[in-house]
Amino acid sequence: MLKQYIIDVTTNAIKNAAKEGKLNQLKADDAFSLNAEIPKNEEFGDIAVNVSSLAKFAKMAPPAIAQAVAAAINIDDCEISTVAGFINFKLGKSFLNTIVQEIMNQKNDYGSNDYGAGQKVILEYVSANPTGPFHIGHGRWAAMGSALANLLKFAGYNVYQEFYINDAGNQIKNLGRSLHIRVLQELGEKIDFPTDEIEKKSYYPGDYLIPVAKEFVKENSAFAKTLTNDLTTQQLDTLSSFAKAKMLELQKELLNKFHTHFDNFYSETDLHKSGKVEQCVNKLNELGMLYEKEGALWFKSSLFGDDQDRVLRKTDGSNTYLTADIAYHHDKIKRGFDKLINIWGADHHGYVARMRASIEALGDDPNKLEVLLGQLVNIVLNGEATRMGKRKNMVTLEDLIDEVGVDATRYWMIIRSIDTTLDFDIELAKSKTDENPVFYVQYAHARACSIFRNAKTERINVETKEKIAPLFEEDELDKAIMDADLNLLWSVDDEKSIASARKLILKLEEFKPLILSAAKNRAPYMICKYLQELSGCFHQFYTFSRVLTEDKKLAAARLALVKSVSTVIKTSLGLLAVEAPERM
RNA sequence: GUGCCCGUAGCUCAGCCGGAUAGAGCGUCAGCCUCCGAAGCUGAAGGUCGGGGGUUCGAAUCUCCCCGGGCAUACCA
Repeated sequence: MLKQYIIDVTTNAIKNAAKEGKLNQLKADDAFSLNAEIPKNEEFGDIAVNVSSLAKFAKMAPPAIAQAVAAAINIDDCEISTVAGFINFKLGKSFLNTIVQEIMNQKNDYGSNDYGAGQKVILEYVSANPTGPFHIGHGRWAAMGSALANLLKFAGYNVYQEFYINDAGNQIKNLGRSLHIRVLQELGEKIDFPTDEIEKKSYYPGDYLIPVAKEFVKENSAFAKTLTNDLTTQQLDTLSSFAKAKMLELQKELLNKFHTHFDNFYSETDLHKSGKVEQCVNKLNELGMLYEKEGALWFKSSLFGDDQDRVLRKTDGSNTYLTADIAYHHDKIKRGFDKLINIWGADHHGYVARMRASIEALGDDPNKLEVLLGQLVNIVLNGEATRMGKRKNMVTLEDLIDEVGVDATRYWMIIRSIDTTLDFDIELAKSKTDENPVFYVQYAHARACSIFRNAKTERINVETKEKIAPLFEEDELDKAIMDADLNLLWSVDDEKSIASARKLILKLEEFKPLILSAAKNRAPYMICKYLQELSGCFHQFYTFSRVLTEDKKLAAARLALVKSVSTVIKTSLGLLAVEAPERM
């Protein structure tokens, strides 16, 4: 990476200058550290290193340090200047050409790195109850999670994506009871969901169970006719598992449609059946981590940083949700994963301490668990934010996708840092104009592709109406670009063209540190921001530089640059699992 | 009460491992199409970085105290 290269060059210069005694009290082995940055102001060059932090070692004023270090720097094809405590580097054309060449050679791999060093990561996200359609909040985790998975893979991690199905517990019984009512309705009975405030909470009154009931009656007509207002346990089980399977199927279909692909769906029910939950409780017990109080079984989570102990087995003998979750996470570690990354809604943040405690109590490193807490999603309609209720006024993820499209939905779900509540403006996301960043970026890609199409098709002269032969023949284009003399980019008599090309290429170089930093911070939103900047630089370059000129050599050089841009845009959008269209 | 997140331009947000004149998009205003997609570009106006103290040569950034907003604080899942 360029920044690192500049830091290395500067570090050497400092050491040499120190050995020659030009930096006063600073010694070559002093523990100084440098940072390279891209100046906001272009006057200050392409890359700047601030050496002010050396002042405390050298006991010299920053400007004097900068000058002494700059004098010792050994670098070709690069202008160096100093301003105050800064050393500014203005890169020569050989650096810029190399960047384009590198992208041309590495193609889809450009920007990838080995930061993750093959670590095995299990990334768990969405993990919704199979009791109904996804709501909009789930969409944020689905988009974020799948983009993060792609990003981490690109940064050298070995990523396994898992969806934990919360298919045990009361909510499944409630689902079965709700289907029961819908089935009776389907059979013509006059029955409705209870209106009592407390009783109401045990039902899912959404319309989505109506088609499920129709299907159920069709497939199990004999059974359905035996149903009365009172349910036997067995009947409830049958209804519950039918509804559960149906819901899961619908969820999987939608995830697929939303470009979100899991390696595994892990069922909580199976976890219980496997005996792993009991085993885990026994293990905790053997380790002396449990005690009984008031008829319940407690876990001493407060020994490991939780603010209080937690119940694992209730007085009625059943396990809490936490118990299964402890077993589940223990199982993840036993499956050999080095890192457990979970995406949870911010409303679960109280849960982090107890999960960490359980991992530590079972003798593992709690730092293996990394929980990304995501803030909630507001829907903005006509300029007004509305909170998404789970049951009332539910706007489902599917509704949203149908309304604004997969690409725009994904992009907008990823665009903000996970730490901030997301205002999803439906009108804005739908708009196909420049106010919508996803279209701005996709347009840049389509435009780049269109230049390539034009490069090899015949055009018509507007004045003479005569056909003009294609600039390049189909089979010569690739070679022409690969062999292009990139120096021609800088030999034109047009300052704006040169300046915009420089800016564009430096932005392309930024892709590498960007990926590294986005992966480190688990922050796919940084890719969106980068894409918008890159697209802006490209549109600017396009405005100032005609690519398809009659000078074929110059055209080839500019086409090489356009190719690099479309490669990086395509890679970036690919990480977000958003389409990079060739035409729009 | 306690814990976590947020408070930066009219709006939505970057920047926050301290560093040069605080950035982007939208919106507003003024311009640019006989030529590769104007779904684009150029320029202008717009800020006491919620408030106050502290650390530092230097704070939007670190720290403390306030003030606003959100989320949580279950033997629910």
